[in-house]
Amino acid sequence: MHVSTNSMTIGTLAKTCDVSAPTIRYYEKIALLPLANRNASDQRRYTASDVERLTFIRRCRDFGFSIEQSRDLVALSNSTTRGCSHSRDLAAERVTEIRAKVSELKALEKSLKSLVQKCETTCIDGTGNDCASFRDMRMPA
Amino acid sequence: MHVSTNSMTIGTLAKTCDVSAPTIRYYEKIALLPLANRNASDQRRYTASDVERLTFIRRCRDFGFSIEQSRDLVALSNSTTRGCSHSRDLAAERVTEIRAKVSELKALEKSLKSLVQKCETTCIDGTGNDCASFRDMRMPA
DNA sequence: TGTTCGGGTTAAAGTAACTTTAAGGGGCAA
DNA sequence: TTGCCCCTTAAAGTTACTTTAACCCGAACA
Repeated sequence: MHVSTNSMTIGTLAKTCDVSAPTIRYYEKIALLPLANRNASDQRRYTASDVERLTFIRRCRDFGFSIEQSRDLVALSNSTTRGCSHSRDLAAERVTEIRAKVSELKALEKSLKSLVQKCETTCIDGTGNDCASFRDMRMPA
Repeated sequence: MHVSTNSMTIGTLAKTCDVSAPTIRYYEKIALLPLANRNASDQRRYTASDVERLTFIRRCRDFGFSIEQSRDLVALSNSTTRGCSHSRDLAAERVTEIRAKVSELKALEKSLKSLVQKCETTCIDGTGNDCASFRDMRMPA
């Protein structure tokens, strides 16, 4: 692959930032990325600053921020006037959300494990119809 | 609200099973629930067995099974011939997935916390443009 | 000189699992 | 009677893409 930081194809940008080409086009369409420059054959060409911006976005998404939050963070990260405390708050909020999600998943894991265990100890492969675990699951709270 | 186990409205079923009424109609449409009986005014009426089935589905969804997996589990749970070992396997797989997701989220939490911390210790509220955390995020791996 | 191949281009539809909206009907209490 | 709340439907909206169809372009190979 031809990699010149001065004029990458969409495929090269995609590989560099680990994002699919259709996703890049999609980001352009929703204006998360600016309209790309085009070469004589009307193909998109990208530069190092595009790599930076897309990398930033990719990272926001990895952090679990929504597209709209990422849009916000991109704007903030490019701002020469607005401070970064807002983003810090956003990130801190995400940490809280993640903690909640982790405990939720742990509880879930526990439930599932006891479900499996009950099935293992009591069913010895009866029919689904009278599996003890399934019976429990049909009971309303 | 009028609660007779013999003929509940969709709203009552919804509350009983903690599922929205549109979701119940949706489940009927995708045949996860059977076509409901109708009263003279063409409104859906439900019975105790509907409560059981929907409760089961709700629980599957709570456990993070997809609709299609839930469909599978419902069939299994009603089967008088098929054993429950398949479902046990499905549940065990889910446990593995959940464990993976938990570690992923914990790693994420760590990254985000260090991001916040770096911003807190180095930025003292500079502009987003030169926030140390943001600078990091623009660097390709 | 074909032609084949691996890029690139677009618009539109598909995905999951619902939720929301629009537009209307039914039945009961004040 | 008039609200009011619940019910009905079909269709569109949501999130964040992915997939598909149908096409173009430049380079390498027989």
